[in-house]
Amino acid sequence: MASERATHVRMTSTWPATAAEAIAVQEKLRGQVDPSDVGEAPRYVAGLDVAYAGNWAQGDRPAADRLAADRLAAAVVVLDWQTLEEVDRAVVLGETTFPYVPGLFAFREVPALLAALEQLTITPELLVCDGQGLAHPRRFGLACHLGVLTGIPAIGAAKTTFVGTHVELGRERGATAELIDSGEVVGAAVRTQDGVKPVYVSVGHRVSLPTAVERVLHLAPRYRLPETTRAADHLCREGLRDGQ
DNA sequence: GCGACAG
DNA sequence: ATCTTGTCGC
Repeated sequence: MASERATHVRMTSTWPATAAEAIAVQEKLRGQVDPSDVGEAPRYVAGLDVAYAGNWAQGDRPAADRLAADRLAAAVVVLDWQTLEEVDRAVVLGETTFPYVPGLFAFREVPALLAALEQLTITPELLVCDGQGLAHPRRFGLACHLGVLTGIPAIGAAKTTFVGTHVELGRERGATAELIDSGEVVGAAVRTQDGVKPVYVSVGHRVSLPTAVERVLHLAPRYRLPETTRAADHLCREGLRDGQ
């Protein structure tokens, strides 16, 4: 019970309160990102996602320096890399402590996701995040943030792009195209199923881009999104629905 | 200056 | 992210 309380205390004391402070945190931590492969193929892979109770359309929040207080449910689901069967799960209910600001998205979800990760019995060797990694204005998206803070290899698998453009890619599963921003390769557009819209993959921490793409394709054998993402999405919505 | 803008 | 019905396709 001590651990559950501790996470809530930490997210209110050490967390940035303004956009300027948050950007400073990103600038400070970005140098810690390791974009190379560390370790072998994972045995356990985690999918992470957050669901919100509020209804804040983009633009509804004028200032970044104002606290939002949406109810949320953060979920982490651990799957066996080989069978894609679930081996562990955790859900944490709470409130956001930061408004949604493009580029500062991680500050909305990281505290709750870290709390959920602490509830796990099995430690995952790869975090598949619902958002960008290096494909970010300051090269420090959610996947980089979670990777650096936990030390666990992480990748970003987003449904849409944030920064960067790419040429058209083949229509078949497995087709890819470099995501380029300001002349830099920041990620890849990946077709995970024939004819579906691509998934945007980028490095989070301790995993190279080619490996990140391989991981996503392995985790998405049947649907557009990785099974990890799908499982976490289902779990956080369920947690929000019948949570306290 | 004017839009665009992960979830 | 969230609000939302039926509907086309495998």
